[in-house]
Amino acid sequence: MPRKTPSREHAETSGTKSARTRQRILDAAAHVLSRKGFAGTRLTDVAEVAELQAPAIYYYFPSREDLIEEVMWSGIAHMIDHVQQQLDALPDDTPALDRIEVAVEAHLRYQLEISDYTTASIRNSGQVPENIRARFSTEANRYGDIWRKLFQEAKREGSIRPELDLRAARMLVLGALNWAAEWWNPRRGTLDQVIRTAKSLIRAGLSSADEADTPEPPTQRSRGRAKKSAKAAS
Amino acid sequence: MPRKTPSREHAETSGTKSARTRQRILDAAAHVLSRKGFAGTRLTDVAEVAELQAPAIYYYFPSREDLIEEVMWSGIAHMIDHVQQQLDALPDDTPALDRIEVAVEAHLRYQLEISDYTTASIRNSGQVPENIRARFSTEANRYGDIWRKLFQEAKREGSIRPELDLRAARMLVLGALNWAAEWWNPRRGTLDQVIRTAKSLIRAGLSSADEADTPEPPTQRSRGRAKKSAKAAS
DNA sequence: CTCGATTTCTAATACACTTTAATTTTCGCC
DNA sequence: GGCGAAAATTAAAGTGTATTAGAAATCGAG
Repeated sequence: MPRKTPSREHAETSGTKSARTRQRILDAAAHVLSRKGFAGTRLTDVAEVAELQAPAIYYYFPSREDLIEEVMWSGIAHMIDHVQQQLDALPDDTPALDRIEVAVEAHLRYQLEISDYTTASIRNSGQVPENIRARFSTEANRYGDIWRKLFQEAKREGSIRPELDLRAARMLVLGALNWAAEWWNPRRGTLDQVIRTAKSLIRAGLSSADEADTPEPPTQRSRGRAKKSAKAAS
Repeated sequence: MPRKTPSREHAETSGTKSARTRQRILDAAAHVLSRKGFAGTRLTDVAEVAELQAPAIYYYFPSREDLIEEVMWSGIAHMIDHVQQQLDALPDDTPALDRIEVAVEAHLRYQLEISDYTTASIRNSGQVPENIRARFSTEANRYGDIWRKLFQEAKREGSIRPELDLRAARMLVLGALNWAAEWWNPRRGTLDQVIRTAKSLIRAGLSSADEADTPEPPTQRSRGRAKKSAKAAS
């Protein structure tokens, strides 16, 4: 686990100074929340990371819970945007398993490379109290729908082995991805390596065809189909 | 997620009354810790679940942190016992992929069916402060070793596709398992169904052979090998 | 350079939670 | 059936943290 990198995230870049400070606070909150959990997220710590005094936070957010609520929400919301964008860039006739691979890559990249927010959302989805959940749950369900649809299509196409329980398989796959933030460390292997392994593992795990090895490489940046739009999302 | 089931766990059964109360407190702590996170685990809540007053906890544990430390530690320690026991019951010539399937089943069963402790450990491994980590980390590494060895053997046997990064594959698999506690709900599908899907998904995902479907069923409680000793671990 | 709004800070309040102290209850045993 | 240790309770201390109040600093525009 990468330590002590107060995450530049995307703050410091655009908008008025006020907007940038607000963003700095959000980034700091995402950073702390992802590491300390809901109850462990103290405004003093957030303030320290954001380089200001705790009460200043109240100029931008009505309460600690509102701040956290916004982090939780945007964690998934941005993930959805990112993944959906990658999927939309695919040709309509893209096979379902290829789509799933694209979603796998998009999910891992966003979670590991880009966002403390998503890690914060994922790790705390079970810990935040009811009153924070509302907006977050809505988005979480939307994200679930994306994956549900991907798997259903694959099933309909006959690309998924029939003995697999579709819901269980989907959740196991998502679990493998979500958990990656707990162990991935850039110093112990490149992100690309992880992505390649995940795609291969998942495709082979789901696939009914006997194409386990080198299937016709949608494994990586195959026939230039999506991929180009990847940078647009950051 | 199963709500409001203060977990009978194994308390109330054996030993002196004092030992049973101590166990009740531990069980309660595991329950709260798994749901509220390290910082969110208040002694008042633990006490409520254990049906006594908060200060009574100090008769059995020197401090809140000591209590939590013990929960964290035993979460993995018991998991190790359970999984190792299942593996030891296998004949020496059991193929590596079959061993992995047994470990998958043991892990899922223990985590989902038996223990709040393991869920507590898993969910909080990144949240507890340094001073609690020591004993816990040692066990966590031991558990990692078990899986590392399983995967290495499979690799040596040539049962795992060579293009898979071994560490990444192992962690992705463990992630899929660990995450199961976040979504599995007995009312939305049986545990057996989840286990069957996980085994199938993982075997097909890793395997270099083209035996994806019905391999020769180590899929379930095949040749009556382990299984009987399952209850002994609790 | 100065005025007024915006932004941030310091000081103080209020409350929740761990932990200690002192007291009471429980319960096996003579 | 009442004595003494064990177990649990109530009351109180002390600390940390969200939040509020009020004052200072910053900063853009005239």
